[in-house]
Amino acid sequence: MKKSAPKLSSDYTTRDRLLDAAERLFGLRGYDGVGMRMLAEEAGVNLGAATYHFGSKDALYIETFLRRFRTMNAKRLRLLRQAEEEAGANPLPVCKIVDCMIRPLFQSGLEHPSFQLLLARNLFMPPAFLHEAIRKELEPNIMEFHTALLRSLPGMPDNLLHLRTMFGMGALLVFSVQMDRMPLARDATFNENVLKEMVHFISAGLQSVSPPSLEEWLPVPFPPDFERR
Amino acid sequence: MKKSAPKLSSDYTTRDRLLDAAERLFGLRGYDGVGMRMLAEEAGVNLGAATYHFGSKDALYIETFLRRFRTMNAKRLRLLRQAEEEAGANPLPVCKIVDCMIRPLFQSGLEHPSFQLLLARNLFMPPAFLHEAIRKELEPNIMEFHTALLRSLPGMPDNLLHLRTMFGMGALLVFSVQMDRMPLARDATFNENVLKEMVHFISAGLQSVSPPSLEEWLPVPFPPDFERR
DNA sequence: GAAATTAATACATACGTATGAATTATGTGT
DNA sequence: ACACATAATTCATACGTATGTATTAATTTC
Repeated sequence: MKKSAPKLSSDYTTRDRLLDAAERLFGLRGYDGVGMRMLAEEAGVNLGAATYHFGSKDALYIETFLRRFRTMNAKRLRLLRQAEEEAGANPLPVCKIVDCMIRPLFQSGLEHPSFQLLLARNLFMPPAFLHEAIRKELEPNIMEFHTALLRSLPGMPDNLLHLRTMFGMGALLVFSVQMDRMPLARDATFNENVLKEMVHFISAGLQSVSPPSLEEWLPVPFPPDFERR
Repeated sequence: MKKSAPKLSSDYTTRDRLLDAAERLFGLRGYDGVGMRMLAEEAGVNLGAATYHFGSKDALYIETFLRRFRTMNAKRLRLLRQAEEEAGANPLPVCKIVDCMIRPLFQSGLEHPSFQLLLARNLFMPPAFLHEAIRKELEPNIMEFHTALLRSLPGMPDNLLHLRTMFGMGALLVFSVQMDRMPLARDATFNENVLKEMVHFISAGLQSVSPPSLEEWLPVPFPPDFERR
């Protein structure tokens, strides 16, 4: 017996209460729109609890995000690798890759509705202190998807693929936000249909042949990193 | 002579200073991330100036956004109508419509770089008090584009077109944010090339034929309006 | 009884807005 | 063209409340 943490009467820990409340409120109002007191009240815990369990508001925010983001990314990679294994030597169809990329987002949106907003927010415009955590968690992921896509789209320039992948991400993120406004959008088959449509939309864009007059059009548009003032 | 407002020595009014500072800071940090004191200092004016000229922080935010959003939307409609006039009776090519829809955003991004972030922010996740102003300003616009697209995409279901248009908007918005991180992205020809690519990407998605098993897939997913808590 | 957790309160700072005096620009009568 | 009265604008400051975190005591759990 090494269990060193005391147990509550219910198993719904103070820590978890806080994470859930933070997920909901931060997703709805953003980092700057939620105060510690509002959080504590929503979670039904004491004001000091957040500082005690997480150290600071920033740390709570980071953990709230990463808690689900990690497992979601893991599932993405798992799906891709599994698909690649099944496909053997030949490259995957583009729409299959896109499906692996996007499906876990939809799934996590169904299981944890309030996380979807937080996710969209943080992928769209993360607060500065989240930049590194996101990069670290996301970079290996997108690299693997990028090379998979390159294998399925021979001859496509690196820059162009990056650009188009970004476009696709945008489609996903905006839908995630708008989804909140659709009343019975939590229906599973509706979700599946929208997912199919989205995969189709993005795949069409990825596979289309570029318009002319686009030779050598950009000197490395995506720098390794940046500094936001 | 009815001129009732006094003139400053310089023509860079306190009002304009405030609007410019607000554009920059609100775009960078969001509504809740910027205080009136920070704003006043950035603008180089007194703290009371904002309340005097705009009445409240909300009002300043709204005006900061609408100032450019209005003219941008007007230009969009102007481009579309002009193209339709030139085309006469036959429907426009989809990529032409998309171009009219998107080009003014790029142009305004070139002319007013810091507005692009604010625009993306507000179209992605506007603060509650902006909802109505956006709807009022945007609704006639998208309706006109929607019917134009329907004319060029005969047989496409209303819902599907809405969905795909949303996807396209997402591509645009995410790019607007990421653009800030691209060092010499303010170059005009680079911009033109990316615009071309984006128009192409969105048009490809809009024109693609849907995957099967999508018959009667959704009972009106986009309600007239909603209420965000 | 020792460690972990909860609770209550305090601190300095920042928030948006209101107030009223000081200052500047303006329209008008001469 | 000049002065004057009035409106428009700037400025400094104050108010009540909210912010994130630190502190310290009470309580619970092992």
